[in-house]
Amino acid sequence: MNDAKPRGRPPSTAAREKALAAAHAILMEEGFGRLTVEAVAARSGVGKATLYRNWTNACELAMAALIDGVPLVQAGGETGLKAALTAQMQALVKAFATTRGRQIAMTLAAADPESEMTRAFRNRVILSSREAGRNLILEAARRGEIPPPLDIDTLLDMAYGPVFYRILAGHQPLNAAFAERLAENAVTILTAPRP
Amino acid sequence: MNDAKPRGRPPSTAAREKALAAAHAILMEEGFGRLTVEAVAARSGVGKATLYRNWTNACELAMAALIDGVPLVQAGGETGLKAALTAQMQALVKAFATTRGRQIAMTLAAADPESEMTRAFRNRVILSSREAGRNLILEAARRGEIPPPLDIDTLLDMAYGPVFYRILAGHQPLNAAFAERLAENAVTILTAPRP
DNA sequence: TAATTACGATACGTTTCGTTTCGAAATGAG
DNA sequence: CTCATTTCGAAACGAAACGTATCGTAATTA
Repeated sequence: MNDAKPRGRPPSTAAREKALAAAHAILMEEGFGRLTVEAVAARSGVGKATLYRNWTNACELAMAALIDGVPLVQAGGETGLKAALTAQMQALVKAFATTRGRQIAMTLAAADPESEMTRAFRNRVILSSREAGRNLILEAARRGEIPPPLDIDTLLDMAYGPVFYRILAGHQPLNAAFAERLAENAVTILTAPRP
Repeated sequence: MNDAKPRGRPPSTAAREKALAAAHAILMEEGFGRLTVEAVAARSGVGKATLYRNWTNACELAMAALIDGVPLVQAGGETGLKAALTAQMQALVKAFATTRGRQIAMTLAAADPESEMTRAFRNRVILSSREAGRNLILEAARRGEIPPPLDIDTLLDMAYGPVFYRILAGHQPLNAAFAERLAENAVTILTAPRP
């Protein structure tokens, strides 16, 4: 084990938090294009050197800020698959219908696909929101409300993917009615008799 | 009318074509992140001033370079909704499971939503491919194969959205099995009895 | 108290941006 | 043909952001 106490001044969590808060604010107020390391330094009062000590570039700083700032979409307490899934989709749409969804898409597009931070970002923003939906479905199957689902991943893609698709393409609005339709159709797939 | 002949040296279509070809090559070889105006100028031999005369920034240059190569997904000749829709989804996945497809998605994510070029790009990439799917569904309904669909837009989102979602999020592969599942589930929604 | 480590501030050279300037090339008008 | 006009490619420019390095200071352990 390496449990020797470090010797000098400890790294400042306060500095990191100030930096992430400033980065998130810049993302929401001015957008990804304006998120520069220098802007975060100026707004947060944290030195550039410290920023580069903690993150390799502005894009990773953006991902770190979004990881903290993205609400964990987790609706609970509903009874029945359809109600639970509808609540889940409502929460997802509400969380991403703002500028946040667009900034997440831009950040993902700009991120280095190989980067470790990108993997963490995907896990947090994409995969973890899927888990809530996956659990709703598995619980409904355990209750016998639906037959055992065949391909949950594709089903989750069909529920979550359209939200990002509308963010990306902008051909239709993201609203509560849309969320409800997605949940309805997902339930239709899950309850349909299989050949 | 304003059909007076222009007086000086005519704008060079050759320069534009060289620039677009260079931009396209850079996109395919190095990705959207490396597409800078200076890189296009260096590779094409076209002056930066000429590039800025024709496009406002690197992103619009990327859209212009990609828009001509966007695959028009249009599968035809199949009989029955399920076969036709499966062929359509196979074609879509095949077209976008390429380097070009990924760059198209990245460019869409990075584009300024207000820009005129972005509108044209979206029309080409998003709307035109949706029309093929929409027609398949409407024809099936006309044949009486399915009841009149309620909300084709959301259904198309659930078929097409997951493809772009997987490109952007990269959590699962784009392959033929995925395309088939999307088509199957879409047909399930379309044929399900309604309350 | 001394050694160590991170901090904020600041300066630096580099890169990319988008603009501007320049002489050469290409066209229509006279 | 000659001139005016317009675009061309090349190059230089200032501004902005990059990523690095240096500095004196603050915080912590030995």
